[in-house]
Amino acid sequence: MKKKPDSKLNPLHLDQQLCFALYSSSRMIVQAYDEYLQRLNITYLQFLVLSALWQKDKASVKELGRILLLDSGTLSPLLKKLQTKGLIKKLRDKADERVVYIELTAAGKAMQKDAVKIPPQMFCKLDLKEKEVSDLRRQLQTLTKALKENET
Amino acid sequence: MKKKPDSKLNPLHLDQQLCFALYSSSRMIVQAYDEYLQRLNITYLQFLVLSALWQKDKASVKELGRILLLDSGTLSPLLKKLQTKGLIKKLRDKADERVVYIELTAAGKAMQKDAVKIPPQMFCKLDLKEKEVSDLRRQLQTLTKALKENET
DNA sequence: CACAATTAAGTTGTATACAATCTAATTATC
DNA sequence: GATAATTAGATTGTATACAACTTAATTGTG
Repeated sequence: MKKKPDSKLNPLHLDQQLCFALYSSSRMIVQAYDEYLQRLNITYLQFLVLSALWQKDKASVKELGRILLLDSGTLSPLLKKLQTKGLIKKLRDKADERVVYIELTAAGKAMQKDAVKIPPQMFCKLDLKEKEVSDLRRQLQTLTKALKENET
Repeated sequence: MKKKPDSKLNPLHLDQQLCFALYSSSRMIVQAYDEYLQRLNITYLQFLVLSALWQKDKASVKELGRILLLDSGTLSPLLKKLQTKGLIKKLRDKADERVVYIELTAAGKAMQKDAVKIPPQMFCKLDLKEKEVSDLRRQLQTLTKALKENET
């Protein structure tokens, strides 16, 4: 008798893959975010860089990379675009000419007033309790930390 | 007296954003996967398509898109690459000439033997209990479902 | 001090994502 | 049964991601 494939026991079954669940939910939630961000004419990644600057006001490209876990290959073109949009400005460090500091312009600072409304709207959309969201967030942060420290 | 900014109450603070936690952990875990997938000379997305086919054997582009939540704009170039690698083949449906079915080649089927070893290795890397992983996975699946149904 | 090693940012090349559009095939409607 | 609407897949254009490399500046070492 031929065995029926049991999805519960097949680690390759997509429903069993944590990574696929992460990958899908991440894409879906970024898509949901982007709907709200259209009004501000920025993308989710641009929103992340601005979020970092709203809480820090000034950061080098390196620091932004450490905060967002992104390298200069991703950040450099992105920052160029944010500069073109007039939301940030670049300042070279006088003490160390290799370092470029990123600062918000007035327009960049002003956008925070509209942006602050988005996370609560997203929260409503998720249809989850506050505790569920914060628990989930904490678990994901632990996961990210474990994977980051595990790097070669 | 000027108020000190309280990150716990600032919904724009990156540490408070579920979406950022999802986005980071997703990228980190895909990176971790890609290390193992290098040996098979495939990317994570290619691995996902193959996973879908290992559990279904034959699927139209549309069906793959429904399973993986991806549109033809992402899948078409990807499937072309998998075909070039000799892992899949395309068959046009005789009854409905619009439909293209994707099937595994012998090489594509053979790769499953190596691929099946990867999820358990990833599990070790995560340093989580089996129940933690399955709970997390279920929560994310619920989240994805809610966001998908919420689409405009 | 000379110079090798390191570092910060930018660039290049490849691989996604996804909206918008296009083409060809099928279905619905009158 | 002509044709309008819909559908499946491919293509185009824009925006990430990320590895590998380049350039310029700084640091470490003899």
